[in-house]
Order: sequence, then structure tokens, then C-alpha cells
Amino acid sequence: MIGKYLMKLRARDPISAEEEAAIRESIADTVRYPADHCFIRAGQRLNHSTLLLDGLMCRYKDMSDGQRQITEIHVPGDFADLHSFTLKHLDHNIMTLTPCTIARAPHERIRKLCEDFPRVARILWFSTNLDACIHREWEVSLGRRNALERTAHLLCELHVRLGLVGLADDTGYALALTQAELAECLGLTSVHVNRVLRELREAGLVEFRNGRVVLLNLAGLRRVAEFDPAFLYLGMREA
Amino acid sequence: MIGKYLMKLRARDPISAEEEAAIRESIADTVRYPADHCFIRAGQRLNHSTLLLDGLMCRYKDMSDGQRQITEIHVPGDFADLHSFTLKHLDHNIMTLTPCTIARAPHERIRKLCEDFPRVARILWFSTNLDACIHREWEVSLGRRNALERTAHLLCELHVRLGLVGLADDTGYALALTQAELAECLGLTSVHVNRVLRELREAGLVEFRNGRVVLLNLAGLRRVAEFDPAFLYLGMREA
DNA sequence: CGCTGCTTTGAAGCCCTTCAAACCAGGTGG
DNA sequence: CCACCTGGTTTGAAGGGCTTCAAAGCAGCG
Repeated sequence: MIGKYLMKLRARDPISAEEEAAIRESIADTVRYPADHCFIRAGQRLNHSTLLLDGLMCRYKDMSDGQRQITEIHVPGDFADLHSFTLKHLDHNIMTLTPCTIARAPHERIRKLCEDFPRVARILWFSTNLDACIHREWEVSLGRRNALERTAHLLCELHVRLGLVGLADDTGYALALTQAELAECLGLTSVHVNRVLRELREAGLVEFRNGRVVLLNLAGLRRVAEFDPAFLYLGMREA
Repeated sequence: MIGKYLMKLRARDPISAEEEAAIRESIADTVRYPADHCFIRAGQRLNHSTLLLDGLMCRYKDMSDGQRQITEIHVPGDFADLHSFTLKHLDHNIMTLTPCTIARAPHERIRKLCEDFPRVARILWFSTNLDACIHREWEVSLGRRNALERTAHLLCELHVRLGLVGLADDTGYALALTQAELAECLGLTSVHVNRVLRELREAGLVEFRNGRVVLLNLAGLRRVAEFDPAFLYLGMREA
């Protein structure tokens, strides 16, 4: 059930059988949400964290004029709000983009898990730091990359992150996002995202149609984005 | 010596005398760096974390064309690279913006501190999550706010963060940044930052001259930025 | 078979960049 | 003590990338 999560953890750190069992025990129940469902609001007091098992969700902030900025996309195997364990309420909303299955881990159980297994605590801490790495890379995209590079970069990022949990291969991956949602990630308008996607398609790099990203030329796409996956810390970190 | 750090922690969580002593013991030594000195490079293996005692520093990423994006500014009392405790190497560089005094905490001591004091561990974890909150707010600025709002927002953020450690008051604060460095935070050119600062000055909101931010109309500045300090988690989080 | 939501395209305009040059203050050496 | 240099600030003019506004096209679905 939480196999994708363990798969992702083990891509970066070894996990013993005992640790795995303890992690599994921290899950209380699983729930299904429909698409476009905002299930965590900024400021709301939280006492559990949400592990995404299936589907796509995002963190976002609303502007007063109705615009929104998505600050991170979550793929299966991500803890969408593990940071609420220390923050207790969030500075942003979280919503589903597609129908989702999630598992819930009460903060009380996470606390016990961390105290019993300090190494697991560091791994959980690491995973929230990884969210910050993704945020930083988005800051670079939003601040310094033009629309084409920025879009290409996001598609590369999602390719790697979905690949880690077996949901992407060399040919591409399923991505049930609208162009408007992409625009909300990229700090662009949906009109311009549409033009950029056309440009990427006509350049023979990538095609995004009917909820699927088809990689026509991955090396070329990465070159356009100047994509370096190092920010995702794929290898083992300890000696 | 690490008084500003404790001051900042206590703005958000109570710290007992015993915990304070343990935190103090995790510091090995203090060092001084000159201005504009890059002392941590992306990818470099790290075995200690850097607590900023005095001065300003920043995290930044370089682009291939020589541009850079600053992803966060650090003020005294900030752990500039506490995340290296779990990441072991960083995805970005860290450099001083002014001459700085820092204290160094070996990862080995942080590990012991966390295992002996799980509550302190959660507070340290919280503080890296707070960096992520700041990153998210910058994503919103870079993605959705125009140059005027974005600049105003950053000046408001620094006002609050410096105020927390006694380095800002109602009249303003010292900020030894160049307009080019501001531009690197804001995803703008220094030319445009200059024009925006003039606009803020002529609107009677804020004046930035000779390394000092003079607040002429804080309420007005916050209104322009639509600044809400909630993302900095100033209050106590626990019941 | 006509909604509804998403995609696509065109035309006009604006915010910010680029390029260029003048200005200014502080520090250094003749 | 001033001439010079250097790094930062300021301003102008032109251009471009992205937005805005508008409307047509298209697919899935009741």
C-alpha cells in the first residue's frame, strides 16, 4: 500500500525491515478524495500528515485577485504535508488535481516513530528538506528562466520524480494536468503555456496531449531546460 | 553569543534552561568571514552547520550564463545551512553579503542533541521548515507579484525577520545590500530595481539609501505588498 | 446534440529588459 | 590635496517576452 513511499525512501537511504515495520505502523487509515478537492486550508490546525498513494496533488497559495501560485506538485509516494508535523498549521492550501488515494499518519504516531527511531526521524526530516530543494529550484525557474526553459524544466522534474516510483519511463508519463494548472505552477498565463507547449512540440522535444507527456527527445529537452537532477538528491548520501 | 538565535527560537517555542545549555554545547567554534565570500559550494560534503551571529548572507544558485538567483537572505540568528545536517551536501551555494561572524555546529553534535532532546530536534526541524515557508512566499512573489509588490514584500519580510532579533524597529533597519543583490533576490534587473525603489520612495512608502531601509509608511508598504506575516509563524504553535 | 471545460490562435499593449551613458561617493596614490 | 579609479546608482530610449482580450475550435458527456 505504501510501497511507492518506501520505494522513494530507499532510492536515497537504506531502510531496515524493523524500520519499515515502524513506518507502516504510523499509518492510521486511507481515504479517497475526488479531483479538485481542497482538503487542507492555510491556518487550519492539523494533527496528522498526508501520504499520497495515488493521484496528483499540489500546494498552492491564493492571491487576493483570485490568481494562485502552485508552489509544489506532489506525486505518489510523497508526504504532502509532513511539514505540518512541526508547523502544526500550514501557510498554504493543499488540493487534489486528480482523484487521489491517501494514507494518514497521526502526528502522535510520527512523534513516537521519531523518538524510537532517530535515524528514521532524520530521513523524514530529510524529506521535508527535499521539498525545500524543489522550492528553490522553482524559485530559480520563476526568477531567471524564460517561459520555454521553465516549462521544459518542470516536465523534466516530473519525469524524474515519477520515474522514481515507477510511473514514468523513457517514453514519457501520464500527467493529468490542464494547461491552466501548469500555468499556475510556472507563473505564466494559460495562453502563453499553450504557445510554449506548441514550441516544444514543434521543436520535436516533447508533446503534452490528452493527459500524457510524450518524450520525443529527452536529451534535447534537458538541454533546453539546463536540467540537472542533482537537486533531487537521487543517490545515497551516506558513505 | 548565540543570544539572537535563542531569541528567535523563543519567539516561537519555549526553551528550558537545560535545553538551552544543550544547544549551546553543540557550538564548536566561531569564525569571521569577509564580505562577498562564498564559503559553501553546491555539492561540497559538509559535516557541520553554520549559525549566523552577525552580518547578512544568502543562499544562491548560479546559471550557466552568469546570472544568479538568490533563494533566501539570512539574518543574524538564522542557521544558514541546518538542512545540510540531513542533506550532507547542498544544492546551492552560500555566501556572505557583508562581513559575518558565524558559529559552527558539527553534525555529530547536532545528532546527539536531537537524540537526547527530541523536543529540540522538532524545533530544529521546524526551523528548516520555516526556510521552506520563506521559499514558498518567494515563489509567490516571483510567480505572481509585479516588481513593485515583490520589492515591497521583500522589504516587509526583512523588517519582520530583523525585528525578531532586535535589528529593526518602526523607523526601519540597516540593510547593507546593493541594488544588484536585491535584483538577484527579486528576479529583476538592477536597473528595474532602481526604478521601483524610486517609485516606492516617491509614493512616500519607504526609502532605501546608504545601506538603510527607512520606513516612511509601513502600513502603506504592507498594503502595496499585500504582506501577511503569517508565513513566518511568529506566534507559539503549541496549545 | 448541445452543453461545458479545455485548447488554440490572433492582435494589441504593457511591464520589464537591454543597451548606453552620465552621475556620484569613497578610497588610493602621486 | 586633488586627480583618478572603482563600484554602485540613476536616467533615457528602444525592444521584446509575456499578458490581455477576444473568439473560434474541439472533445467528452449527459
